[in-house]
Amino acid sequence: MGTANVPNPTIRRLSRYLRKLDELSASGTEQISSIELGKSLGLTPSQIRQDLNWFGEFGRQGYGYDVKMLRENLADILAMNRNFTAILVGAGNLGKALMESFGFTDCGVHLLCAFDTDPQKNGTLINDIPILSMDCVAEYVNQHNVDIAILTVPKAAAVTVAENLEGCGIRAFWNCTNVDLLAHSRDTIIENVHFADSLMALNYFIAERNDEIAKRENRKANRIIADFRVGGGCVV
Amino acid sequence: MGTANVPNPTIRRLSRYLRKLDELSASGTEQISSIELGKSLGLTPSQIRQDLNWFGEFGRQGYGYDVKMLRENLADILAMNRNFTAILVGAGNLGKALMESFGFTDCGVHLLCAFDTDPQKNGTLINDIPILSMDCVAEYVNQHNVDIAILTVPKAAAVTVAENLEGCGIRAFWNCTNVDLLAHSRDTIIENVHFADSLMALNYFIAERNDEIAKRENRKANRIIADFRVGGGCVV
DNA sequence: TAGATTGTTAATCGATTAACAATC
DNA sequence: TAGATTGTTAATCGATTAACAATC
Repeated sequence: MGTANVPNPTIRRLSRYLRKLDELSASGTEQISSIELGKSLGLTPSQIRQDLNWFGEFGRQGYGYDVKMLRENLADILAMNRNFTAILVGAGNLGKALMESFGFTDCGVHLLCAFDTDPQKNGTLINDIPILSMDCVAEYVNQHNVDIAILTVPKAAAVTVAENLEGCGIRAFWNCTNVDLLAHSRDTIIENVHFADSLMALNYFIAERNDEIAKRENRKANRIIADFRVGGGCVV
Repeated sequence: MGTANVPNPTIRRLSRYLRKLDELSASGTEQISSIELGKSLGLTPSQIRQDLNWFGEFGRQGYGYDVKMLRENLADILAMNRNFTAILVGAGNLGKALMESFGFTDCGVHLLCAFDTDPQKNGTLINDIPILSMDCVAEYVNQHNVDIAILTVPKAAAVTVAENLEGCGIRAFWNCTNVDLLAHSRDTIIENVHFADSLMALNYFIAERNDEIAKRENRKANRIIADFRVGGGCVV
């Protein structure tokens, strides 16, 4: 179980496995083979077995995987039971949306509180989570065990806020701002949720597809014109 | 310029290049080499040149790249000037947050309107974007050219809503629900923004790092104990 | 036992890095 | 011209797929 250098793509598939297993569990399925699991996720059975093999032997020959058992193992691997704590920084629209409707608990993360510069928000609650003044963040981090800082501040503030938080000792960031952050400590981990990057990639794929379709139609039109010529039609 | 099968990782780096070039432009830099650009993004110069080479020759030997010119080329490649249109489906917390603070225009996307089942919201505006009744969505899509549907509906509704929209002719989804969607048409493109997947990956990396640190400390402690023994100390 | 499916090794495929001639 | 840096080919590295003996 040398989990030292598990490939990044593997790690990012684990939560998809978890989600699918939860679905299966909910619908009463107790067993699944890598073949079936692969089919439902658009992956090859080989890939699934390779992925799981980084962490242990969870299956049984001739049977497949026990859904509940594999689910628990994946939850362990994804550290869902370590109860990591988080603070949210920037209680604007996105921060509020996350507090109100994102399932932190389902990810095994305990959101302690949020911080915002707006004095109006200071002392209020959003979905039972207290909003504190940004001035208190250093003190708070010193006095509590905070594993993760969730960054939902405006673009312009992102770099300075992140630097300050790293200075306070925060060593993991869930970066929801559209800014590339640079860690100072080698131990610091930055995970980006780059909305804009995702939307731009979608743009690219749409343009590519549209061009492809246009090309197809063009070929069709040319074929019709060619047929017309062969048929003796005149072209202006 | 056979852009047919540009590697996915390349496509996902393009928006990072664009962002960095905008920064450089803003700070008055007119020229940059692949060496410098790579340094500032944590990539090798080779990779940058390889990425760009999929799309054309944008540089000049002995000089590097003209910042503004490369920026424009990337914007073109990322279809920023095609003015794709979008509707947002599900004006809940996340949908509202996107409407209020996400820079659609900066991504070259024109958000036309939003749809929600809540009759209270029907007819209201969020950041000048009208919220219409979910009942009208089919008719709306029929009468307007809609390139993208942005999905911000609750988990439970995601699959049916997506199916209905695809039935209406939508062929591109920006999926912000934490649900794996399956396209029916081969032309349909689904781009996922999976918050939960990202947070769980972060969880994994934190756990890995913490274990690594614990191991280090352990080795240190053992070394101290060993020294103590060598020094003649007694161990209980 | 026979059938199924695993864990794992080997083969293939794809992406990244290195190297270098071309040239601004 | 000399120095720098590109575009591009070749070498390396890593991830995915295929194959199969082990075994439930």
